[in-house]
Amino acid sequence: MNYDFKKIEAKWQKYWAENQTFKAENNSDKEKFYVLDMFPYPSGAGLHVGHPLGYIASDIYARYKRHQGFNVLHPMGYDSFGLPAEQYAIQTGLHPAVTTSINIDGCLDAAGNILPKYLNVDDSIKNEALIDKTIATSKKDENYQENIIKGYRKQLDKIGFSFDWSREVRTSNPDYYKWTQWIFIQLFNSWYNKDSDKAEDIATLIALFEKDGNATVNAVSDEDIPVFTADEWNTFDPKKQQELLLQYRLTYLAETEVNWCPALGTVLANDEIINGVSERGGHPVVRKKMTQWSMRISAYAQRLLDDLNTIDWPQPLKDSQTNWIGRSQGASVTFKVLPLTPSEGGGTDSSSPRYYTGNSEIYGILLERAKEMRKNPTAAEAKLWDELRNRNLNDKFRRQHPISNYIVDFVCIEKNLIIEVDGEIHQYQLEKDDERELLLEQKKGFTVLRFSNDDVLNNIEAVIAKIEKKLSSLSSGEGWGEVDLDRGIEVFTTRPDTIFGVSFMVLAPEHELVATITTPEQKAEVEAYIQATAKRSERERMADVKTISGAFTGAYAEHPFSKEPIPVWIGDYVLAGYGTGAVMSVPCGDQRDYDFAKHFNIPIPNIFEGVDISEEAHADKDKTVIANSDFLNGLPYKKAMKLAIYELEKLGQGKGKINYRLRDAVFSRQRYWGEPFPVYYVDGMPQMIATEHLPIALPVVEKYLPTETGEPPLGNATVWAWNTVTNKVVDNSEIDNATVWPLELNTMPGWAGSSFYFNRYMDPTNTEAIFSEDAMNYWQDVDLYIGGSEHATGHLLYARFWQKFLFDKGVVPKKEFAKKLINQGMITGTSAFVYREEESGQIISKGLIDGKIVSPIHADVSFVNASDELDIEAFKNWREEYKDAAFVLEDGKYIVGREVEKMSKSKYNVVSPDSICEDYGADSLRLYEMFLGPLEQSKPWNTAGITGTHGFLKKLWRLYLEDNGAKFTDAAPTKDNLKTLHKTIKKVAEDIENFSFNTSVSTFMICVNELSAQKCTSKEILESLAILVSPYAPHIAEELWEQLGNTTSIATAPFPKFDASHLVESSKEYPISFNGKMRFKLELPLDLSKEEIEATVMAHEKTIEQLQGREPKKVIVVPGKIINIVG
RNA sequence: GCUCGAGUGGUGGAAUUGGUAGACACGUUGGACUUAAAAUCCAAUGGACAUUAGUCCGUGCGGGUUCAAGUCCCGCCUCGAGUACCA
Repeated sequence: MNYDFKKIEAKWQKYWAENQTFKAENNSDKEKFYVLDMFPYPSGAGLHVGHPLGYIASDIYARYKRHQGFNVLHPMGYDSFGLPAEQYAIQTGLHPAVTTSINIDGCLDAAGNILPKYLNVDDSIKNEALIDKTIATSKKDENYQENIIKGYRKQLDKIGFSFDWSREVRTSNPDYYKWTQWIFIQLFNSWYNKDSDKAEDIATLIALFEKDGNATVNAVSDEDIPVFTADEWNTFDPKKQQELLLQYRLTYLAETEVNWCPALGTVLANDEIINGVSERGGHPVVRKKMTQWSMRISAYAQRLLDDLNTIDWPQPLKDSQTNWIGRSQGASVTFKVLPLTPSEGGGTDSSSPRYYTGNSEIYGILLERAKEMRKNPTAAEAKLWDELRNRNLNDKFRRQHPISNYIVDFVCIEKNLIIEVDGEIHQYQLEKDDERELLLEQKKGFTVLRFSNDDVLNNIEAVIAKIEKKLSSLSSGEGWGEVDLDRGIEVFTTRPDTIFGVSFMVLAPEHELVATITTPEQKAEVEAYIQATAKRSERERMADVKTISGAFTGAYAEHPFSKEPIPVWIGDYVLAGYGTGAVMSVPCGDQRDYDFAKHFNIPIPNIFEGVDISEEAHADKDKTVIANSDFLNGLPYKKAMKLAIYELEKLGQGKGKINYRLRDAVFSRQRYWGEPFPVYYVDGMPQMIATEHLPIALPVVEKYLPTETGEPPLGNATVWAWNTVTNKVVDNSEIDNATVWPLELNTMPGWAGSSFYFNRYMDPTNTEAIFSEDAMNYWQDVDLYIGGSEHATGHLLYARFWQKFLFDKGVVPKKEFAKKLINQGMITGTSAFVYREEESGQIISKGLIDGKIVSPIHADVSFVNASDELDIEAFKNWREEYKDAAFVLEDGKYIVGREVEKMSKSKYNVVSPDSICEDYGADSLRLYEMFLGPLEQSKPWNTAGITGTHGFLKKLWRLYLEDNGAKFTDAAPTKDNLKTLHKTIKKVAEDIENFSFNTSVSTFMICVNELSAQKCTSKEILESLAILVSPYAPHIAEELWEQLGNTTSIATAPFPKFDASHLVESSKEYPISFNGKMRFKLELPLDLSKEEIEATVMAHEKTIEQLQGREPKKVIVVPGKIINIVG
């Protein structure tokens, strides 16, 4: 009997499928074990040998655990929403669901023939069934199968994985994304309570608002939410309440600056951008303000960081998550700033800057008084304030706001409009009103509207109408954004201890204060600078770190302690997106600040004791003592830091703060092929569809491109409105803004569906719940997760975030979804090159190049054999241009050059697992992929080496069977047999548990080599060996197991028990070293004492010969290990 | 720049707590079988000198610790991955 791997593998694959051998039970007395692979995006190109690497490793582990008696969950599915299917839809109009299903299920029937539905009448094959769609292919072509999509599932099945296919999920199936939508709704209905440090239902927040307003609420929320009382909350109209709640929800709609990729027509998350261009396609990305759904992942920043310590994941992966979260501890400090007023024309005498109000002393007094006045408004003021806020005017008003030397009642800063309400309380001011109005209107360019208390109280409609009319007639001040001047400039610093070293401040060019504080003299320069930086793309800005640029705003801030004026600059080395977009610059302690100061001739005060800063900044903090810093003098870093924060807090100008780099994740994509949001809009406010009406299925569209008006592809759908009475998706024409409302047009990003699939596998067909409690309580979490390291900051961070959220909500029992994670390395390709001499056009064998000028040309690796010889005929037939090429051979052969490159179609070095299975079998492939090297390392593929593992399998086979049949007997195993076997059991078990799969393949080879040499025929030994091999080479193991007389699958046969007694040795061949160098070996009994060993060795003739009469200084004897003679 | 990994024969790699460097394979060379090829089997295979023992050199480079270093320590070099003005 020969080792007919084709027959054997087909037989057992069929057996496993028919008997559902690997179906995991949700009710079992056995202990659970959950082995998971990162599920793939099913692309049309199919698998190459690099893809199954991790699947093979996890499959070995899963099978090993079954042998150990565990109930193993080992599922597989598809992350089937994604761009390629959508792009194909844009080109051809074919629905992405069709493409997706072709890519998974393939176009061949069970017998391997193309399914009729992919054939045209003339036997040409439909484009969607082709791998390379640019090559027209017909059924009449001899090798037409090579260009047909086989389907992921078929390819996976051929490798013999022990997946439980009954649990397959596809993220693009409505019965799956129903639960993606469900989780979204849970997030929407939750807020993050910092007091309980977890997500809570939004109802608990509403209860707090109703009772106490929002002043005492300790939540992760948007910044700048106005403070309101319970009374105010209760009188807000529902829309206002919804707006406010949205600022607290864990997923929220907000206008944010997003990464917009014009070429892809969508926004991208930070992790989808590599080096300033899109990860997919490498298109440029620009910043753009858009209203988008966001996920408040920042609420979980600290927990995501802390819990990294609880999981066994690779350190580099943890490091990059730590990096990405980017925690830094320091302080937020507010610098008061008062821009020079236009009338007072700052900058004419820049050596003596003058502050905003003309006298900074009274600013503080004004502020105090303003606050007091806000607390005690007159009836008219209160009424007008309510109206101004609730009318939904396009412009924002502030009340009791300091402007110049005065406090005005209401001001709209964007439009420079002041509204004054005259009442009795203000009688004392009346005489000054004229003077005041003159100043405000004529010198500062404000418009003042004046109403009486009476007007407001009795004729509010007329008052509002007047205000609206005035507002519409006024143009906005150029770029005078919303600014809260009371706040000053807030910065974040990790070094509050160096606050006395501040000699300037720098704002990001995009900072909202820039326009407000810039003096007229500096306006032109600042605007020019802003324009110049805006023009530079993100990429240029990142690439060019060297060039120092910036502009002075003309404004000065006040040092919180010294009260010295500090010039305020803008510069693009300060990023708008990090911290507050502003820094206090300490040039003596920060190299960037130092460079900036040097470049613009700004003083660099030294605040470090005994440190020279003439050449560069001094960033060290551990051994440095602070000097020239008033109350911080003489203190080391940590103490100075604490004291500085303490003093800042006393001033009310700062507090200790922890800052995270992690930003909230944008969750909207302007794509078709993604999960629709279960959201409709009532008066522009998002409403969740009740969970019992899920899923909201993707609508039919005619075109997959954005609409002409720039709306996302779902804007093309004609049936895409929500009827709140029937709870159905209905035709857009029915939208009446009463009971039928428009649905959300964005879809969810790729990571939505992959952020909980590992939990869904536990109960994948449940239609009542995302999974049953029983299933969740049994399976708990993933014990082993294997996948690529490219998901370090994307999928793996988002999935952890959702898991923590679901944990807070009591949906899952574990804070982390995967205990152990392994990143498999990449398999690179070994490209083959032929060399064409430029001059003669001859193609020269590698060994004969020798100084000739040649250009290397990629040759398809399938034309090259194990000895690097080229199949010249095949190469000639490959391309028309090589048909008549002349070859210069060495020894009658053409030898190609080899180089390791990424495996890719364009390099003609792709090897598909299908062809390997065809030629050598799945077991050979599995063994070889493992044999290549450590799982986590990247390593080159070279098909030639597979003969090694294939040869091993043949040798294994021959140990059991020969031409006439069985070789095994009931003979008792010999001592040597047992020793070999138990050595192997020990090593293989250890290897699997250490994920060192490459070494166990060697161990098997050694074992089979030894047993062959021992002519072992003992059935007892061979049965155990079959089980040992079965996780790695399951098909041959099953076949041998059956040949040995077993009638059930080997899959759950108990793993052989290691018995150390078989390895006990009575003697050891000691290496005898002289001065650390091994010279000869000597067999000695292990029960000798140190002294006996030394005496025997010293008396040995070879020792005497080595020593040549010298007296050894020392003899080291390590019993059981080594003997070293020194001297 | 910073963070993390990794450098061992012609190639992939092994050496689990410092203790025989190069296991196991590929490739190469020679041999057996064969008309021949394939397949299979046997032998050799880190380098240099000697080829009968034998000697010297060898784990990216330079130091160090130790009876003993691929393994530990210090300083460099190269390659790969991640990150990128993060205040």
